[in-house]
Amino acid sequence: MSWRKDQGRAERGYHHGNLKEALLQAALDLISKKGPAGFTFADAARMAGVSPAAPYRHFRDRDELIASIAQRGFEQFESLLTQAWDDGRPDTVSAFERVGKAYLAFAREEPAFYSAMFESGLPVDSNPTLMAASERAFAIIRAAAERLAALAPPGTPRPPAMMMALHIWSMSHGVASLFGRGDAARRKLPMSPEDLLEAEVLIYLRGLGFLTDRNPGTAAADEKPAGPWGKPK
Amino acid sequence: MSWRKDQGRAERGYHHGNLKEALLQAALDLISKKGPAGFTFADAARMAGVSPAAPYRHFRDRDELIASIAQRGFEQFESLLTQAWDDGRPDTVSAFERVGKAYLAFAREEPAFYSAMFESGLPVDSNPTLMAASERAFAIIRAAAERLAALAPPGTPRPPAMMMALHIWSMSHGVASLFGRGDAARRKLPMSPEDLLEAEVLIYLRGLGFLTDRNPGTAAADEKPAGPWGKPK
DNA sequence: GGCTCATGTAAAAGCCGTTCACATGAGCTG
DNA sequence: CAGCTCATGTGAACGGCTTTTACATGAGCC
Repeated sequence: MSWRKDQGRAERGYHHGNLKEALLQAALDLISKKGPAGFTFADAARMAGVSPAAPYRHFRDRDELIASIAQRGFEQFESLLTQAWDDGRPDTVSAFERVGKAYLAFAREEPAFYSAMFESGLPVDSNPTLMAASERAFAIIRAAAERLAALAPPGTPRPPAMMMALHIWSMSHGVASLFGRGDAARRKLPMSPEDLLEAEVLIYLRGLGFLTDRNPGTAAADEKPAGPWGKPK
Repeated sequence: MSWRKDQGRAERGYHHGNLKEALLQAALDLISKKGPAGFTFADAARMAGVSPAAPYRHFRDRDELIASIAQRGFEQFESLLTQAWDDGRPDTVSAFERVGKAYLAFAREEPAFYSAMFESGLPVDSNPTLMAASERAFAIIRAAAERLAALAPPGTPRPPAMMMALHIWSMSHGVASLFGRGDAARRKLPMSPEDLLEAEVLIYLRGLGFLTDRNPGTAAADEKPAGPWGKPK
């Protein structure tokens, strides 16, 4: 266990010693509990055991704290996507799907980061650092799409990788936003968000002419192709 | 022009006469300008020319006002989608695409409604009326999907309409959320959100085995099918 | 040991949401 | 038209939040 300077709790001198980190941590807790709107600067200060003015030594204002969190979120997001993509191993298509699942997993398991990144109403493009982090995360999807595009069946026009990447991103984001977080306020589904997204991506890839059936022995668009949404009995 | 009780501006007696409506209107203005988080109850009251306590005669609290706006938003949304769908005229596929475009148009032209409906962090399922309005809007997409599913090419398994509807919804919502509003903070695109979504939907429909080429004379998945994202030169 | 500057505090101003007792006057009742 | 009533608006007040300012503390360096 960590020992000293635990959570701002225990006896500490005039100086906190690690306030910036403690504030970020507290903010994450609060945002995941009450959403980015419900989070207050004062609460975070209280949780860290300092006065309401102390945070201003580390963040220009409340928005900058949220931006910092979004920043870290994009970094973790990038790392998660990179790991999921795993440079296309063992095969491009299944790695591609893993990326979609990772997107959903991130939205579900890190709702505070996800909120800060996508739902906080921050002007993303006004903050170059933040923008860059977001671009780096998207670049993973972009790279994956590039590799996939290169596999386009011969004889068919090669789809633009950028467009594919944007499509995949919007699907993942749409599913995550609408149905992603179990706890919060959403809608009942006949299937899990993961399955929903997987079917969506598979149908989309098939629309591009990729072989997406589980058993890659068969050609696409032949006699009675099985639907990617599950076999009929 | 309207004449009396104009905008809360002019001389009015002790009673406003139409405060509820004026508040909703003011809130719409404010939300579209500063986002649902930036909107304040007091500001709306000021804009309507009444004291900060007056709104409480019409709304239990700030959240109820936002919920009212979301409610109206869903109603307008439903009506817009209904109109776009036009009962599947002149043909199912093109009507289906019109629905997608209508989704984007709504997000762009009514950002305040859109924010209140999808980005305000309201617990949608805690408000039965709101939930019902949202269901009615989704029902349009659902009905369109149903009609489309019935057109599935013979010999192929018929896709579940509910799943199709959820897919289309998530695509539309994803594109709208990520790239939808021109003014606000988003990302640069190599194509318009409308074109992006149209291509996405067409590829998806093709993946389901529908004939989506512009010229419906040709069968799908034949020699050198043209990509739905635009012809190569 | 003493200086300096980053870091934290206290106090205050201004805003917001919300409540409560009270004021007003629109519309009904007779 | 007189009078009553109740929906609707007001003013003042409370507590909380954000942010600023002047001041306090003490960690790190000479």
